[in-house]
This record gives sequence, structure tokens and C-alpha cells, in this order.
Amino acid sequence: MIDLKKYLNPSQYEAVTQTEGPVLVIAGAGSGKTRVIEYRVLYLVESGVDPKSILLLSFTRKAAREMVSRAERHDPRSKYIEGGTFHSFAYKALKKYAKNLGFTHSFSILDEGEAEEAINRCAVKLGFIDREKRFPRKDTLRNIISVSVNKHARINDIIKREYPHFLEYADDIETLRKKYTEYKINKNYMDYDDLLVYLKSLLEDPEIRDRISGRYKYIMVDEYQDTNALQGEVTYLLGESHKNVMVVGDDAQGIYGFRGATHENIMAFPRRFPHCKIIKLEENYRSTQTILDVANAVLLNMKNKYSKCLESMRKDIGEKPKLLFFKDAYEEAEWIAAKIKEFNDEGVALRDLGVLFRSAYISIPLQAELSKRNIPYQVVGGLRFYETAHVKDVMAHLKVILNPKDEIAWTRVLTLIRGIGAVISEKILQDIISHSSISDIVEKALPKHAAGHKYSLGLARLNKALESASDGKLTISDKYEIFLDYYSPIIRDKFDDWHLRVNDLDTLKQIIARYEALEEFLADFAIESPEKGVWRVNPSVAPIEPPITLSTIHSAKGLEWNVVFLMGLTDGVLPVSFALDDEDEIEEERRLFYVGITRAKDRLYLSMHHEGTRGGLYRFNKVSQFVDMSNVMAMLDIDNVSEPEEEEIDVFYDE
DNA sequence: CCGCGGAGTGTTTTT
DNA sequence: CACTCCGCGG
Repeated sequence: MIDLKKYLNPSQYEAVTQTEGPVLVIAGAGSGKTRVIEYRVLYLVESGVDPKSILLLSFTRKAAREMVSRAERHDPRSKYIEGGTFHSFAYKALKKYAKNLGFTHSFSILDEGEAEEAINRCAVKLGFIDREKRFPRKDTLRNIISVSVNKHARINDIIKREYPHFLEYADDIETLRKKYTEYKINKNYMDYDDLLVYLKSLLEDPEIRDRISGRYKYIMVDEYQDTNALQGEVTYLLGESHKNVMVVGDDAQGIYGFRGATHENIMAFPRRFPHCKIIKLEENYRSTQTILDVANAVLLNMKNKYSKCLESMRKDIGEKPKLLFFKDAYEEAEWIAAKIKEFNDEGVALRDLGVLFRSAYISIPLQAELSKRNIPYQVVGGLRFYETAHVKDVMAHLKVILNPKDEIAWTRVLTLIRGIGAVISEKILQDIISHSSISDIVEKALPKHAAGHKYSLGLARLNKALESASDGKLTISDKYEIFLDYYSPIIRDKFDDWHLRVNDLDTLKQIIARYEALEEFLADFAIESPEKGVWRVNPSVAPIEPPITLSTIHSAKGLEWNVVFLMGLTDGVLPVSFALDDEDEIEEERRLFYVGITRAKDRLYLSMHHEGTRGGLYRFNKVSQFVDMSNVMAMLDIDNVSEPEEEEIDVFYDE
């Protein structure tokens, strides 16, 4: 057994060795909470605990992956531990026990766009769309329903609070919610929320719960402040019989309130597990004191704070973080790119540099600058490539051959053909779903429609592709190639920028080659999909060394870099403009700022630019209200303040 | 009934 | 600016 005390401070040591019973770890940023999980797994495994009985959970894939990979690195046996996101864990459990809930084992997962389509279909069936012109749009409907599930809230209350102008439709939306739920059961669909809802249902069955708890005897949940009510329930149920549950979190870093996460879960944990041990980690090992001074100033400005100020354990005081003002987005990007080059030339590896921002689009000028200088970068977060239309188009073809009952995917596939719109696709679809196998569809359903219409040629072409691809002897790569070939004329017709989009389809080809089963690929794609962003300007810079990371702050959670650039710090970006009229949302934005700052180990650069355009309108950007606080400003080295020009008008934010 | 083009709207973060 | 929705022409 290794000497843990050499690697851990007393609180960390306690959290690592207190393996039995409930434990709540309140861990400030950089206080070594992942380290605690890492060594706790090692300690358990070395004490003879079967690694297969250890379960690590987190909300985001990033955090989950980081946690699992670090937990695995000390002992070869540790690679047998189970871990991942709540959603991926739910998927595996549901694969096994879905029949107990009335689903067949091969349900399909609806991503957000597909869920919207499904809701729209239900709304049409209920007559809500034709009847009223002002009925909410499908994305709003999906959001309302999702919030009600994740926050355990009533539809009526959500509408009152967030969409008061739709209050007259509250009853209709409630009806729609029920219809949508039935629809999904009927069609063997689950959306992201259902994975958690049905996991909870499974765990409420004492027999199944016993089986699952019997298997996972040690449970650890990271980033607990980012879990919502539903995930909290799941955590309780998982730990109910043996109570060996450790949750780790920091309320000052809660940034997923928008999807129902609440720091209340941290507060409620000791109530749910009365003899819970509470351990606080307050010493920061990551950042210099000068960086923490800024973080602490921001922390002090938070309205509801439970966390204490961070104190650096590092001997070096460090450089005061810089605040930089630029004229426009290009000057800001140029300066950052040049500074990155400078660091790199001095010997700092690119992988030790990170650039963070509130929204992915903020990074576009910087990406252009990095490309110009041949600096390799990777973009994390924001719109992901599997959310783009062309990727979804190709995927829909794979979905229908796996699950011929998938009418959402069929509709997508059919309407890609020229001459087929909503009405005709619906007619063909009725024929399709009256058959249950893809070969019947190919032989009986589709040929009926493949003559005498202007779309007949296209439909015949589709039928041929489906026929070839449903050959059981083919690998999924072969099937993918068939559809890619079929889709090739369609993508050229549909998108002006198709030559850029085909790159994504190439990437997809490489990903798919790693899979043997189509079902596994599609599930992974929905739940553990590659997080590569699409906001890249030039995808083909030759990687000389591991690239610099450009990331949304959300995706940077739990990670750290030697040098961090936090860019685009203007009111309207951070805090984002929609948050400005809601105090709770502003506070969440402030925590986001806090998370960004605390990612930096040695150096931190905060930057913004004044000139911007939004919706075609010229506007003058003000520095973020989070930065523009005297206690924060006092901790910054303010570099080149350029005073606002008199004649410039503040278009958006009048006081 | 499809698809194009113009008008209008709203722009985020993740599973 | 980019995406969605609506109305009209084919």
C-alpha cells in the first residue's frame, strides 16, 4: 500500500480513507477534489475492493472522462471501474432492464432536434398547430417540457415564470406533455430526460434497485453542484441500501442552473443521509495567490455564497492578472494569437495554454488568427458537428435500417428527396410503418410510390441504397459508404458550402470505423458523442504538437492550464444579454466568470473589445459588470485602457 | 403540394 | 447575420 499521506493533506486524506458511509466533500476550486477521487479509488482497490463495484458519475462527459482516466492511472486493476455521465450509466441500465418498463430492449434515443420533431408531431395530432397561430414553437415547447421534468416543476408554474405570454396555452401544453410521453413509449423512443426519468423508475423497483446496488457498492459523484433534482434522486436511490456514497461539489461553481441543476442538492445531501460526514477542502494547489485574489474578489460579490475564500498553497506570489482593452474583435484576437506564439516560442507547450469564452462564436476571429500563424488548436464546446444538418441527414439513414419504425428518421430521409415534402412523406410513411422489417419496406412499401411522380427517380435511388445497406454481411463502414454515396448529390444540391461540410462526413467515417455494431455506434453518438466543435475556420492545420484548447467556459469545468486567456468580457456576452433581467441568471453568469478565472495556474489574461456588431447594428461594448467592480479591478493590472469615444452610441444596454 | 424567396425574429451553456 | 416561418407561384 502506498503512503497516501505523502500525496494528500489531512482533509484530503480523510476524504480518501472514509470509504464507508455517506460523505459530502465541499471542495473549492483547485483544492484537489479530482485528486481525492483518484486516490480514493486507488485506496479502495488496494484494500481489496472489487473495482467493478466502484461507480463514478458526473454530469458532463468532460468531467466524467477526466475523473475516470485519472482514477485509472495508478493501478491496472482500476480500469475495471465503472464510470461516465449519468446519462450513459442510465443508458446501460436501461438496455438491461427496459423490458421491465414496457420498452423493448432496442429503444432509440432522440436528440434535441428529434425530440422537437416528435413534440411537433404530437402537437399537430392534437390540432394545436393549425388552430392557433400563436401557439409556442416546437423548441419552446420542448424546453418547457424538459424544464418541468428536470426541475420537478408544474408546467403551469414554468409558463407563469418564464413565458407568461403563453399562459393561455398552459393546459394545452400539459395535454401535449402527456401525449408526447405516450408517443415515445409507443414508438420506443427515449429523449435525454427520459434516460434519467426511467432510470429513476427502475431504481424505485426494490428488486432491481437491490440488484444494481448489490453490484455498485461504492459510488462517487463529481461536480455534484451541477446535478439536478432528478440526478439527486438517482444518487440517493443508488446509495440507499449501503450508504457508501461520496459526493463532491462547490456551490460557487454551479453553472448548469439553466437545465435544472441546483446547489440545493448539496445542501439536501446531509438531510437525506443524516450521519453524513462533511469534509471541506479549502487549500488551493492550482493557482498563484494573485490569481486567487481576483477569484476571491468575484466570490465576495456573489449574492448567495457558502464557500470560503481560496488560499494558495503555492510559494510563488505570481504576476498580477492583466486586463486588456481592444478596439475591435480583430485586435483582441490578434493580440492573443501573438501572445500565444510568444509563450510557445519561450518554450510553453501549446497544451498548457487555454483560451476560454462564454459562447463559441466569440472565438471565430481568434481561430482565423491562429490558422494564419499555423498554430494548431482544438475547439471544445458550442455547436457540435453531430448537430449539423448534413451529419444528421446521413445519420438518419443509418437509423432507419437499425430501427425501421423510427418515423422521425424516416421523415428526414424522405423529405431529402426533391419533390417530397411534409404531405407526401407522411403518405409514404404510413405505408412504411405498416411493415416491420426493412426488407419488406424495400420490397413492398417503397416500390408502390416509386413510379409516376417527379420524386419517383429519387425514391427509387433511395430504395436501392437501403436494399444494399440492409445486407447483414456488411460492416457499418460499408453501410455508411453506401449512404454517403447516395447522399453525395443531395448535399451538393442542398448546401452552398457543401465542400466544407464533406469534411465532417469524412471525420464521421473515421469514427464509425471503430465500431462493430450499428446500435452501439448510434447510442454512443447520442450520449457520448465526440465533442469536437464545428466552429473551426480551417480544419487542416498540420498538428506540430498537441494543440492549444479553445473552449467554452462550460466545457472547461474541472480542467486547468498554466496560462489562461479569458476573452470577450463584455456586458451582453458575459453576462449574456438574456440573463440581464433576472438576478438568479446574472449570479449564474458570475459563477461562470469565477470558473473561468480559477482554471489558471500561473498566468491569467482578461480581455474585451469595444467595437462590436450585433444583428447588423453597430454597438459599443462596455466591460463586463463582473470585472467593473472596484474590488475586482483592484486586483488587476490594467494595461491599456482606451476611453470610450464620445460619439459612440450604446445601442443595446440603456440604464 | 412542393419549394422558393422574402419577411421577421432572436442570437447561450449540456446530456 | 442566420435561421425559421409564411405566402405565393409553378
